[in-house]
Amino acid sequence: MKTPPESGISLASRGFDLDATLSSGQAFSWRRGADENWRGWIGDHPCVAGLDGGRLFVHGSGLTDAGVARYFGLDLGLDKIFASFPADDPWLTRARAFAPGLRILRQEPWETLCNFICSSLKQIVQIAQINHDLRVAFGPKLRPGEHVFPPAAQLARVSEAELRSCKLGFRAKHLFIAARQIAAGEISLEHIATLPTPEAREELMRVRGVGEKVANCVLLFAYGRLEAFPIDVWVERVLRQLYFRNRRRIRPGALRLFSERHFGPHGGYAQQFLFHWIRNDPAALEDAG
DNA sequence: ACCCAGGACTGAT
DNA sequence: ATCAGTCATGGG
Repeated sequence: MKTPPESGISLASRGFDLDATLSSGQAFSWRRGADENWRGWIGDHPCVAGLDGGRLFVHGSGLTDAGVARYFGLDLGLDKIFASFPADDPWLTRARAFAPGLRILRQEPWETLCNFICSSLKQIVQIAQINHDLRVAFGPKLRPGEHVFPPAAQLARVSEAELRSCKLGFRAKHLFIAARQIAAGEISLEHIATLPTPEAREELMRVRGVGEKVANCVLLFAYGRLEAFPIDVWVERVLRQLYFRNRRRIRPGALRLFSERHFGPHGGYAQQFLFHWIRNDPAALEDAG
């Protein structure tokens, strides 16, 4: 049985799937407890989130209704988003049916940037472990066991060797340089928020350890740019095996062009349905041929 | 032992 | 512009 947090924010959230949203590789600071509630962070606010009776309950200090709604993407007009999807796409239809309540989060850009710099060739559970280790090692402590994610200025004062102690491997150098770029103001995450998506993407890719895929993840999961379409190994697998039916000689540029044209102005949202589906439904790829 | 993981960087064509 | 090699670490 579940006991949602009793005090705090309560929002109508009909159809919202908290489990799918928080376990689908967007956010890495949340852990689900035995009571089925999630403990994690919205920005610098530690909180507990649970679902009950079509409502989302979030307990934590310093939170507002608008802030929580914005974080979980509950303030978006989903009708218009879904209406922009390709109408006759059986794979996207199946993906949406698998987890209809999956939503795209709007997270804090710096932490999201770090998470995805650390994401390359790592599994989702390992990225969450790195996020936790970075918090404990370098983040300001609110209470015992509660560490804010370290700001750029703080990570910039840490040595590369100290970063390596968080199991970052070859990503330690990337994060080490990236923190200094941001802390020095060489690249402004606030300014990026004001740029059109193509320019914002170019600017993000100036950060060390950020290529096209990571830039698209930050655009989608932090800046709310729903047209950003990250193509990782899973999504590439979906595109090649389902949409191109194993046709050989499809170059990455062609995949990117197809996904932009086919999935449309909110393609990133469709991408997240496909990603979550392909990773969690064992039968997902069986009907490919 | 082997293969894979929400890839990016480097240096060669 | 595009391609192969390389980069640490943990899980299955």
